[in-house]
Amino acid sequence: MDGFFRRVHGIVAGIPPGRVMTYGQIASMAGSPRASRAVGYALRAIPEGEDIPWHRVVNARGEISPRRTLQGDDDRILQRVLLESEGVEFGPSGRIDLKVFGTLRGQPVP
DNA sequence: CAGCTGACGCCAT
DNA sequence: TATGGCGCCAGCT
Repeated sequence: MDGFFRRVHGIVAGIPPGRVMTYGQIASMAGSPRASRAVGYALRAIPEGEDIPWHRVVNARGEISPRRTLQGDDDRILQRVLLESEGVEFGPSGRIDLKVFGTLRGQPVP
């Protein structure tokens, strides 16, 4: 894998349905535990037809980050809908319990 | 080559 | 628990 982005994409692609992973976890797996911001940047650059479940990535608090797509639209709602359709439950504050839905490190891509 | 930006994380209040 | 500020790394201009 050449480049940080490429690796991030591969890791995200390995997140199983109904599970979520944090930016920090992904950054750590990609080799740079403190490059969480770069992870977000990498996800933003994912082409539409890439088959990468970007919606399964949330922040360390189990929340959906207030981001913006390249089109400038607000995809937070879409992300929540997609996650709920996979069985992920949101708490009263709009947070996901990472102890339940968090991906156990080491499951993704063989 | 230097500076800026960004889907964040962590610590202090 | 909620909010604010500083630090980090990778890409782009």
